[in-house]
Amino acid sequence: MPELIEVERYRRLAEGVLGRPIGAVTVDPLAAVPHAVDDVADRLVGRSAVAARRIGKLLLCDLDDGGTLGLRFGMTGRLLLDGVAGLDDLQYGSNREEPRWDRFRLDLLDGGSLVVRDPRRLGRVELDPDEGRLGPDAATVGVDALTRVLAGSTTALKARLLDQGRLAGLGNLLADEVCWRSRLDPARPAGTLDRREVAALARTIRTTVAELDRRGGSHLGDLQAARDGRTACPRCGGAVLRRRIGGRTTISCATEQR
DNA sequence: CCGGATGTTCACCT
DNA sequence: GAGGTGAACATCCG
Repeated sequence: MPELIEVERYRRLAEGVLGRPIGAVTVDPLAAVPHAVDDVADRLVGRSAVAARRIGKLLLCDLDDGGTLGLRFGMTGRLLLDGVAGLDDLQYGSNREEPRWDRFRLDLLDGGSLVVRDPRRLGRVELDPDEGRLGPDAATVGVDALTRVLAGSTTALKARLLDQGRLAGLGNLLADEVCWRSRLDPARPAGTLDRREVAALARTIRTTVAELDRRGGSHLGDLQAARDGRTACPRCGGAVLRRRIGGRTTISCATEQR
């Protein structure tokens, strides 16, 4: 799933649900919803969404009673409005049409529907999620905010960039891509970046998110070929490193990234 | 059968 | 408190 880019697509899709009252709610009994299923239905039936927002990978649908429905998509969650997917090709997810993977469904009074289809069930549905737990959104992060994310930390740069409480929206693929484009070693202690490096990284995060959004997804970065098995850096032809950093498989150029 | 996968969270160490 | 690791979640895919 969905990193920031994919969830932004879902957000745009979700705008199509605004003003359309909810008639019924169906929740997969195994789906991770930290509420009683009946409570979710009680809160949503009869309501309609008035705005669709996004912070990082969290999609927020503001309701006409002042509440908010929060949707997370895990690694394989897709969003469908009126049966149409917001995203066709989700890597690592299956794109087969399997209604049995529908974990959360809003049936609208006008006959339409909003559905979270998630084979692995790693997505989450939450009422009134705590938005304060998320850091600033990566799509618009500036040098000052990024400085606050990195300064004084001995943690690996990549692990810090993936920490949603400090910077919201980057996932494993985007984090590797921005480190590679910035020629920064993802294992380097975050606090060792100087002002110039932090400023360049902030710019690279914004431009990379925008560019991969135009290309169509987080998996369309220049580094993806190396992730898929090539052993040469697509820029210099040197050796590619495959390590685990921050608990995630990490691809980087052994010579360029310092 | 095995390992790994765009994620989050929690228990358990150091 | 700060971080690291590993497991768990559940399922598909190569």
